[in-house]
Amino acid sequence: MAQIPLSYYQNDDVVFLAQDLLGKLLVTQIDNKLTAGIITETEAYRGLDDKAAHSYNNKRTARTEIIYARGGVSYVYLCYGIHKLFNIVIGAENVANAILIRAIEPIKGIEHMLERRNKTKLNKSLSSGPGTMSQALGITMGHNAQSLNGPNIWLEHFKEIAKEDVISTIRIGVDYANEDALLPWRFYIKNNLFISKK
DNA sequence: GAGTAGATCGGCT
DNA sequence: GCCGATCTACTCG
Repeated sequence: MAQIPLSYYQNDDVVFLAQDLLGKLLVTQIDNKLTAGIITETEAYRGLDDKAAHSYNNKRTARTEIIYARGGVSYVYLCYGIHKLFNIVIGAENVANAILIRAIEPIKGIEHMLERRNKTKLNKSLSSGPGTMSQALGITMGHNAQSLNGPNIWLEHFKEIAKEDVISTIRIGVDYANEDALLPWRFYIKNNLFISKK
């Protein structure tokens, strides 16, 4: 299966892309272990005018600088000192948009994911949630600012999700963003088991 | 099953 | 020095 080209990520419509990413395969090859899962849940963040985004109001710091890169690289950051949250940088250069990948449905290398998560059985808790998903795929802070044309992380086409099977709701954990906390920029696949929260 | 405290550290003020 | 785009374990019922 072919990698999705970097040009795909350079679309400035981050809200559209967040929906379009559903059903795509997120693949990592880390520590010589190939793991992959279908993207089942995403959230869009728009730097220009979205108070929930780290790059809100085009704020630039050492951390957020990577979000201004041309689309098609990773943005990984540490949350609560424990969790590595994986984002995809979107848009043209100097456009500070990103998409948080919140959950995947495991497809390949499930035994590696179970081992990384210290589990024995495949169930919802393996990879439905931004922190656990990164752990299952082996993503760490060292995978920040990596190109999504490999060799460690890339996306592939897998299946199309019908429009009526895409649910959009408000994002999670962004109450601090005032009115922007109400934007319906979280998307997930209807009736999929691997969703962080209903 | 629901509710909550504790973990743990880089980035910002 | 404070706090977060979270997860888990533990309590209480």
